[in-house]
Order: sequence, then structure tokens, then C-alpha cells
Amino acid sequence: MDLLIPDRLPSELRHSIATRSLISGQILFRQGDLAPAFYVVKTGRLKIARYTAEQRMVTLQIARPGESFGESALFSEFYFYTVIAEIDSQVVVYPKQTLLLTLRQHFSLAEDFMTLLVQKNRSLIGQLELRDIRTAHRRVLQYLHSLAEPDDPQKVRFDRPLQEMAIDLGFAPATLSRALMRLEREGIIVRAQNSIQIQDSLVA
Amino acid sequence: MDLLIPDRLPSELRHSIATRSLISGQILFRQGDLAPAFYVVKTGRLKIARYTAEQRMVTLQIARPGESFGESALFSEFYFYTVIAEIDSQVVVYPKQTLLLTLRQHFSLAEDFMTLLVQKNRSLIGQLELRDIRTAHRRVLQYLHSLAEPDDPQKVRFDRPLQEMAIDLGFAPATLSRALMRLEREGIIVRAQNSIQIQDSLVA
DNA sequence: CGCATAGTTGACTACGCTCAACCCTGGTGG
DNA sequence: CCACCAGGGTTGAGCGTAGTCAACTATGCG
Repeated sequence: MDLLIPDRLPSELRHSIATRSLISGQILFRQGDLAPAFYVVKTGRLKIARYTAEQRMVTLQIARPGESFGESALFSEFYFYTVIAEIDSQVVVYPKQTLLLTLRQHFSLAEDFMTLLVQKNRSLIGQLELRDIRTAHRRVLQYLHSLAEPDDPQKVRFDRPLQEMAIDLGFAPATLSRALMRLEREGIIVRAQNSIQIQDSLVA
Repeated sequence: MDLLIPDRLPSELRHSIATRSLISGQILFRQGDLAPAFYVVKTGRLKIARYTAEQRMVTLQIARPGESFGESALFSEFYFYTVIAEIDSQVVVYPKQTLLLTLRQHFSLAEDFMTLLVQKNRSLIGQLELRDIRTAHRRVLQYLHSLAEPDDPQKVRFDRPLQEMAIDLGFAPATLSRALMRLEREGIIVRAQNSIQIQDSLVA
């Protein structure tokens, strides 16, 4: 995935990218804003979300270092989601025009880009499946599995408040709390300070 | 969007595509199957769906003539969703290898392809927002808006059984029925044989 | 030591699900 | 031409679970 590694970019693109810093809580752009750039996270953590007509926030992605967002900018006039820094963060800014020209000349980068889009699709589908699980404890368990570290699929690290996760899951904080309690009581998970061990492996 | 119009394709690709016919209820491929092709609907109607670990079906898309699916095939070994013909249908089959080669040589087609991927993304985000609406009548109303005809945003045509739509919405059939009744009783919609008129315009 | 925030817990409400009965329509065969 | 049947749709009753609101606790920071 050379596209995401500045050092490996063709020089014309490498020279047009810049780094931008955001402080915790700062909004990078809002849905409806003009879309001039594609972004890659360098440090920190950002939330990509949409605000619905009913004034609820739907989390689409939590972007961490190495992850990207704003792909749609290249093929659309406006952003259709909002990005906010959850903590102090730095992002690499790829200007739309230069990036498009570069993709045109380097098909392997265009391939990378399409792969990114397909991955996003998959991730969104995963969230849709998640929302399809009605009972809180089951949905939470599935969510934990999706957060598990690749090397140790039983371990989930927490670096975000539970309230935030509740929003991601589409639950009220109280509901998430109760669901976690239940999973713990049933011996399916074990909670520690900033992590959870999953005991079961029922869910694929 | 030349990519979807066989006549406008470069000859090498045009000669490698084929048409395949399916009868109602027939499965084109299942999630997990090897992914050798990208498809465009010529006639009929197909459901793109995923089966969750809990044995529920989550509808991702209803593909109608001119719409495509299987984009992910090009950048992934396997399909991760299932496609089934809801009625007798015909699809145009684009073999993966030839298509990839063609995209490499015709950037405008690659652009079309990326635009398709972005549109899919958007559509999935729309569904996520839909699922975020808890109360049945509000979700249904939003769904109706999303189905409205572009030229007449007050009119929604029905060519599928309500049971199917209930599944798409993530509701039990009885719940959808009650929601429609309520919207009708409140004067927000007017039902006819195979269509619905939406009276309100509260939802953006 | 006090304050602010996150998390937990309880009581109550609301709404979607399930299951079942019933109605209505279109299609089939006697 | 009508009786029957099958499937989709509607309606009712009762249940389960998430939401809401509020009180209480725990934790971290000034």
C-alpha cells in the first residue's frame, strides 16, 4: 500500500502533500463542506461520523495512524461526513487535483486506492451486520471481536471512554454498561483496567 | 459512466463479456465463493445480501437494470456477500482479469469504477443511518424517501412484497404493516395499489 | 479537599418481536 | 362459474429488552 507511505510516493505528489495538526475536539471538516483533499492519519485518533436528520451521530470509522479518509472527495464535490479529532492528531493532506493526476499516471496507486475503497465498503458492511444484532450483550460481544488485536484475537485494548463506544454501537451508555456486566457475570469476558479478555469463541 | 454500457467499452473488454440468465430465486454466487467476475444487471432484479452469524439476512442492495455489483471481486479473492435473483434476470459478466487490464489502460474507466465504489459507500452509509432510526414509522418514512423517484420525490413505486421490504428495513413484517398504517392514519402517506404518495417533507 | 466526569445501578416506560387468528386476493381445478 | 387453496397482509395479545431519568459511586485533576 505505497499510497499511504509518503516516502514511496512519486515526487510530484510527495511535494504537494502537507501535514496538518489538530487539537482534541477540533473539527477537520463537516459534512457538506467543499472537498479539496484526501487524508491519511499520521498520529492521534479521529472520528468519522454522520449527523442524521434526527440529530443523532452515527460513527462510520475511528481513524488511527496509517488509516485514511476522505476518499470520496476525489469523486464528489462535497464531503458527506464530519471528521473530528478525538485527541490531538496530525494528518497528511493530499490535495485532490494532484492526487488524481498521480493516480492517472501510476496505476498501481490507483489500485491501492480502489483497494482502500473496497476495504471501507467491507467495514461499513460489518457495521451494518453489527447493527442487525438486537440484543445488547450479543452486539457488544461481536463488537469486541471486531476490535480484537490481530495477533491475539482474545484481547481487546481500550483507549476510548465507554461512552464513545456506546455511541459507536448505537446504544445508550447505561445499556453498554449493563451488557458488559452481563458478559462478565456469565464468564464470557474478563475486564481489566484498559483491556478485556474474551473467553468464548462462539462468534466467527 | 461508460463502464456500464457495453457498446462504449474498449473492444478487448467488449469481446470478453457475456450475458447470463437466472430464474427467480436462483443464486448467482454465495459469500465465500471464489470471485472471478464483476456484474452489471441487464434485466430483472437481484438482492445482494449477507447472512450474519446469527442466521439473519442483511440486505445490502437491490440491484436493478443498469446497476452493478461484485466490485470487490477485483481486489479480493472471494465474494463476501450472496446474490440471489428476486425475479427472472439477466446479468452481464465482466471477467476479472480482462477488466483489470482494461482499467489499467483506460483511466477514465478506472475513474468510473472508483465512482461506483464511492456511490456504494454512500449507499451503505445511508443504510447505516436508516438503521439508526429506532421507531418504526420514522424509519419507514425515511426509507420511503430514499426510494422515491428522482423526478417526483413524493411518489414511491412498489414492485416488491412488503415482507421483502421489512427484511431490508430490519423489521418484522407485522411491524412494517403497523408503521405504514400509522403513517397513513396520520395523513403522512397515501397508499394506492402499487405505490405510495408521501405528503410530508419533514425529512431532508 | 472539592469538583467534574465517567461509569454503574434501579425503576419505569415504550416499542418492536413473536405467535396466532383472520382477511383478502389471485390462481387453479372441478 | 364457483369452490378451494396458498400467500401476502393486517390485527390483537402478551413478552422482552433497550431507552430514559435519576441517584449513587469511583476516579482523576486542580
